[in-house]
Amino acid sequence: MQTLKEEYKKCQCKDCVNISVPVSVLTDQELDLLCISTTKVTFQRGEKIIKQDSFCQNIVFIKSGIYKIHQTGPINRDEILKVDKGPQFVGIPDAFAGKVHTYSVSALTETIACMIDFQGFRDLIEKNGKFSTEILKTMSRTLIEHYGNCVNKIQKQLTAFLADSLLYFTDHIYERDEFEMPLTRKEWGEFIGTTRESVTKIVHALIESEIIEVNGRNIRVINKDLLQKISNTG
Amino acid sequence: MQTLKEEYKKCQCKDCVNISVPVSVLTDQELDLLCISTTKVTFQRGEKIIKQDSFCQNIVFIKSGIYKIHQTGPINRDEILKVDKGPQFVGIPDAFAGKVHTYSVSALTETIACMIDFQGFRDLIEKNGKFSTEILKTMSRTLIEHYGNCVNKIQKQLTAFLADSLLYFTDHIYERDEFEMPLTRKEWGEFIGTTRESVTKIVHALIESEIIEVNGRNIRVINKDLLQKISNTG
DNA sequence: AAAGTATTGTGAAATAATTAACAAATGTCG
DNA sequence: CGACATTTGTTAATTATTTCACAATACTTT
Repeated sequence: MQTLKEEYKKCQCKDCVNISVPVSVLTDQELDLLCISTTKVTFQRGEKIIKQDSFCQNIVFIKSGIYKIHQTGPINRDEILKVDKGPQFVGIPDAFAGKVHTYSVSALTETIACMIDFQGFRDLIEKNGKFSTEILKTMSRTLIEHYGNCVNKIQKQLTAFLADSLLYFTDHIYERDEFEMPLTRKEWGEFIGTTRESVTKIVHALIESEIIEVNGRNIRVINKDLLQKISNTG
Repeated sequence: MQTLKEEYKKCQCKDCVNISVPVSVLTDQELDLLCISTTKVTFQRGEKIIKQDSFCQNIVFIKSGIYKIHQTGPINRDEILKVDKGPQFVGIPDAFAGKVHTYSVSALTETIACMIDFQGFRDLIEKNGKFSTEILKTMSRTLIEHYGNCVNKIQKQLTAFLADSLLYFTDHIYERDEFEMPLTRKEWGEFIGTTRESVTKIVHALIESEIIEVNGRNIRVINKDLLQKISNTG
């Protein structure tokens, strides 16, 4: 068994070469540079990884775990802009756009995250064109996904958009049709832009129609075709 | 007076050094490379500069003019994701994320645009770290703005969000309190996520309250403080 | 186990916004 | 200049969703 000292000494960034495309294009020397600017932290469910309105000292690489990106709006209500899982960088747009984080990032499950000093990260962007291209690709996808998501949210009725969120969990986050919903009903409401009460009602309608089975946080999709149809018809 | 040939020969990209930060960090040699990959086109109001679902052959530099970024959603209704004016790059996220444009870009006023071959553009990103950093900054701002906009749209009531859009035109687009609204009522509805009828009603309520004066497309904000207050209170 | 806190369920009343259908005004083109 | 298409205004009826108030359940903490 390794001693703590050895564990600490071991460069961790190299370990992420296989799980992150942007990291994989870095040279060994650059990986060492990244390591120097990085510190690894574990977060429990509910803990804030990035706090809205705080200064951007670092960007974050979520190694594993499910997280939410959320923003407090004018009504003083939280909106969840995105739910995703590691491996993934978060907080990059804030770091490039200004000095303050415009949104929070919180752990929805236990999450292992690497806090990367922004200065070191920016140097890599300037020096390695392949790396900056990959980061650009990542951000591009984020923006485009969000455009689509936003249009859906505006145009679809609640039932359809809630169906979307269910399919997002089964197909993207968990890649199976039964899962533990990491969001409370209130958070689920914040995710699809409604109230917890409305979530309850729609979920129960879906249970009545025998489209899903629900046992507390456990959700099982039993009629995916119909769920997809509901999602499509708006 | 210049002949057409001279006009054609003259490198136009150099002319944009003073109006675009990303362009300003390019070397003379790189500017020449950009020029080779670029062709200048003028669009009239209503013309599509980028068409949703078409292949991404080029990204676009909007030199001057007001444009809209819009996407057809599941209800087969257009949503306007953004209205802005040149100088500005558009279409970059699509080019980096995939092969097809996920949204359209259309001219709202006469617009001068440079169509840039993506291959040449991508080479510049890979070779010039300062350029890629500037493009990253631009995209970061776009994403953050859109996050904020999306949260506002969800949380605010229509009147408040329409007030937002008015302030956006006076403070950002025109930088004066009287302007010619470049959107039809229908488009204005698509911009704030509602119907043209609702736009009419809210606009009339604002006229009644002596907050704005309207004469067809001409709009004059006469009580900006109150408009701001309406925008704030949601 | 008890007590307290956070989360979830439920139904009726209230409301913001949409829909639909028609009228008026404006712009465009031969 | 007149005809046609597009854009805008207006109203009442309809609807999806929220709000509110209260009950029940699940989780923590001592």
